Amino acid sequence: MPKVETFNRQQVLHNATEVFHKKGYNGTSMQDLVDATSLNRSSIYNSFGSKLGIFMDVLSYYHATYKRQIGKKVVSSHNASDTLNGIFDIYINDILNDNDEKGCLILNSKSEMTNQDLTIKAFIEENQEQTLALLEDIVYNGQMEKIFNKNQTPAQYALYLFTGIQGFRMTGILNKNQDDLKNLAQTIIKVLY
Amino acid sequence: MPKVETFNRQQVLHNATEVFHKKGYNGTSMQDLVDATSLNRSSIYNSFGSKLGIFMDVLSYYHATYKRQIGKKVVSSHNASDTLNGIFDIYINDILNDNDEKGCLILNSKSEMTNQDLTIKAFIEENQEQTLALLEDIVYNGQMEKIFNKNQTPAQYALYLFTGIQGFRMTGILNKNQDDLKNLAQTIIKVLY
DNA sequence: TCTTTACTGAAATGAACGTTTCAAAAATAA
DNA sequence: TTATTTTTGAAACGTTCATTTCAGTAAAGA
Repeated sequence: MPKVETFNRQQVLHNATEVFHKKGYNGTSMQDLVDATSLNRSSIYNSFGSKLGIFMDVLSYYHATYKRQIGKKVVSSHNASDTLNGIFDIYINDILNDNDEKGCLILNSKSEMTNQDLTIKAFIEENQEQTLALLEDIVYNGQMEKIFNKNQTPAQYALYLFTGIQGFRMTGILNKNQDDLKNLAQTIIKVLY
Repeated sequence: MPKVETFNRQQVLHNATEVFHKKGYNGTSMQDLVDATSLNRSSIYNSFGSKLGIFMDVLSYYHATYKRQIGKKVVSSHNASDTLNGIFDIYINDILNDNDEKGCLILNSKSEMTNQDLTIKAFIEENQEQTLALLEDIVYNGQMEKIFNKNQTPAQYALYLFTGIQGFRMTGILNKNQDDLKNLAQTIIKVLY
C-alpha cells in the first residue's frame, strides 16, 4: 500500500494563508509558498494542483475559521443585539491584532481577483450570500424580539450591515484605535434600534 | 532647444489608469502599459521612471477626477444633507457604470498595496485624511444647520461616513441593483438625522 | 544650419515566474 | 521481504517579468 501524506495539512494551510494574506494572490510566488509551508515544490503541486488550487483551499480555510468564531457567538448570545455586537467584537479583535495591515483576506481577494478569476469570484459570491443570509436571520430575530425597528426589511438591513462590516474592515487597515472602532461599531448598529 | 514631450499626458494617464484599475498593481505588466498607452517602453521609463512611478501618477490622476466631481457637488448643494446625497450619487453612478467589477482603484490599492509599499501607503493615508477632513466639514455644517444631530462629534461621524463609503464601494462590486444602492445610501446617512 | 534634447524602436538584460519532470527515498500492507 | 504508491529533492522547462541600452529619428531654439 502507498505511502500516506505525511505533512500536517492544517498547518500547511495555516502557513500558506499567512503568505497569501500578507502579499495577496498575485504578489505571492510559488517560492513564497515553498518557504512558508516548508513543503517541497512538487508536494504542493501533488497535493493542491496549482497556485490557484492552494489559494482556493486557503480561502476555504480562512472562511472556516471565521464561520466557527461567528457560530459560537450566535449560539452563546442572548438576543440579536448581543449577536451583532459579538460579531463586531470579533472583527475589532482581528483588526487590533493585524499588525501588518493585511486587512481581511476575503475582502482583499474580492477587490484583487473578482474580475480576474471566475473560480475566485464564485467563492466570493457564495461567501457573500452566506453572510447576507446569516445577517438577515439575525435581523429577523431582532425584529421579532422587538429589539430592532422595522424601518427596513431584514434583507435590506442585512445588506446594510454587510456593507458596514466591509467598510469596518477597510477602515481597520489604517485605523487601529480601539475607542474609534468600538464607537464606529455602535454607530453602525444604531440604525437598527 | 530640445524636442518637447509630444504625447498627450492626460490621455496616457487615462489609459494607464484603466489597466491598473482592471488588473491591479501586481497584475499589470509593463507590456500591458505599453499596449494600453501606445507609448514605447522606453518612453514610459523616460517620462515616469518606473512602474511604481507611473502608478503613483495614475493614483493622483484617479484621485483628482473624484476630487473634481465632489468639489462640484459641494458648491452646488444647498445644505449638508444635499452634499452627502450628492456624494453618494457619484458613487452610485460609478458603481452602475463599472461593467467589469473593478471597484474603486484607491480601495483596491489600499487592500493590495498598503502593506507592500510605503509610497503607496503614504498616498492612501493622505487621501484618507483629506476625505475625513472633507466629511468632517460637511458634518459640522450639517450640525450647525441643525439638519444633523449631535450624538457624535463631526470627526466621529466623518469616520462613520468614510467607513460607510468604503463599504458601499465594496458592496457595489457585486451588487449593481440601483434600488438596493439608493436605499443603502439612505440607511447609511439616516444615523445623522 | 546646427546643436540640443526627447521620443522611438527593437533588442537584450538577468531574474523570477508557474509548472513539469524524474530518479530516489520512504512508508505501508501483503 | 517485497510490491505498491507517494512524497521528496533538485534540476530544468519555457515564459514573462521590470528595466536598460543604444542607435536612429524628430523637433525646436540658437
